[in-house]
Amino acid sequence: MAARNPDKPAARASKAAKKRSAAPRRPGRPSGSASAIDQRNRLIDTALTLFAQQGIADTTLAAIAKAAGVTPAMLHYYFKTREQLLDVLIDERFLPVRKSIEEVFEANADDPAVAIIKLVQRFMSIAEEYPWFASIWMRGVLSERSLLKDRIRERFGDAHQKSAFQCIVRWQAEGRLNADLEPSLVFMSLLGLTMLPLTAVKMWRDDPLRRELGAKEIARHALALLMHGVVSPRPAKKKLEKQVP
Amino acid sequence: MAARNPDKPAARASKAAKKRSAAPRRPGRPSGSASAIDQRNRLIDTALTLFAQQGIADTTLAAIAKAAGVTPAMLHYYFKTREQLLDVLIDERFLPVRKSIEEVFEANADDPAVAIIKLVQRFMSIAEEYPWFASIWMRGVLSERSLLKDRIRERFGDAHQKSAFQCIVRWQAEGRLNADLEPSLVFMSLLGLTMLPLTAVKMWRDDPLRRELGAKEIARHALALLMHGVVSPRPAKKKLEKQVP
DNA sequence: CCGTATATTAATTACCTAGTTAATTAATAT
DNA sequence: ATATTAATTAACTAGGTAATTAATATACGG
Repeated sequence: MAARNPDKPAARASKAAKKRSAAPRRPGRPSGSASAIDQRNRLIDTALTLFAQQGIADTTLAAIAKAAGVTPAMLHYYFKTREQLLDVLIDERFLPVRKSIEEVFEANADDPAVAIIKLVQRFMSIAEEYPWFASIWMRGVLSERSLLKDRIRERFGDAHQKSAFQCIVRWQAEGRLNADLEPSLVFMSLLGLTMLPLTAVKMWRDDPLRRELGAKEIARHALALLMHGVVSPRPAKKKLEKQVP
Repeated sequence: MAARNPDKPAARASKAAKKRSAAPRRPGRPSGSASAIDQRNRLIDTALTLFAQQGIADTTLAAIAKAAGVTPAMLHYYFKTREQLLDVLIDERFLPVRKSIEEVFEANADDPAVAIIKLVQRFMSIAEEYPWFASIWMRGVLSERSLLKDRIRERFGDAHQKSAFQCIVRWQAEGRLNADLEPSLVFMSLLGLTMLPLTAVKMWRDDPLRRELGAKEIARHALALLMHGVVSPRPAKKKLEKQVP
């Protein structure tokens, strides 16, 4: 995508402009300054932030470099290629979080209600700690030859998915879970009620109706829906519409 | 995104290779053949298909041309610029569908259950008739400065959204809708339970567990969840786990 | 205090991408 | 028949992108 990207905002790193930004920083190793490992992590964080905001395909190496206040050559220095940057992102940042989700499910395999509640809560705490996670994951769900999906499958197979699936089937057989649900869609539904709105609200910064929505409200809404459905839990006294005028 | 796109599959149009594809088609107006309006529509359809598969940003004009079996100059001939192609897509294809969704909601403003059931069904029939719709919309939801969102807001404001919001609030006040739901998230939840899985299953073509999932199963699942929540509608007789061995 | 390893930029390369134009052929109206 | 209009490709331009290299400046161990 060239020729139509005149000026991304690209939240400039504070550390970038040291003194007078007029003198444009000659080459050479900087004096003192942060260690290389910090710089590397800073680049990873910057990349994750931009990927979450604009999507992976839309984010050029130059944009990441600019947002981090360095030249594109730095990315080559630390990650060699764009592909390898993605590998690093996935291995070092994405997979650990993803794994912690699976654990919640497996740790509560004896009670559907608790498992679901805990899962929703975990989603929320992840969203708070890693603001890039929900967006990047949701984008991955919608991408066919996702940069993520193949690698994730590659790196921890679908054993977790299968066990979760069987767990759901068992719950249904025991009458503890709504038997009309499709087992293979339960997890996707949880995503749709948590990660999806979490991502969406970040894109709504200028919408007056839904300005004050945060993780708390989303969790409350999702749990209310998951536990009781859309209709009122109270048995809905029917002919109450026409009250005294 | 350049330099890493060696060979997209790009389902070649059947009409493209007329006889021996060895002779590479000289310039000039083709004999007989489809009318210009058909050609234009064919290009629009091709673009929508690719946008749905790979996302808008990932799809170059050259890719669209190749998939349609023409040269990139054809796109310039019919649409002048990429931006205008997007405008055409939105105005001629996207907005009418989008509008038909709003209508369903407003036509059933007197009964929440019916409104929601009809809405889910409408989503499913849209997915069947316009396979590109769900994917493109969901991608739009996740994009900050979405190419779509601004234009859509621009073209039919948020009057519909506001009236839907107030409708939900009213239902809650009347005790006919779960009062713990967040009004501004109800529509997003419907998306998350319908459009999201509809899009996702298309990306799962090689997943054995969820191969046979279609619109029918997704609708059934979504309605089951919306009407009763995850727990079993039957009051769940508790101590039935240890039956006779 | 000196050589080597490390961190950084400027400059360059090969390749995409959007958009434009001129040439070419068929259809259509006169 | 002939001129005009429509539809199409090849060839080109200007600018972006990922990746690489050479130069440069600091850190650090002996």
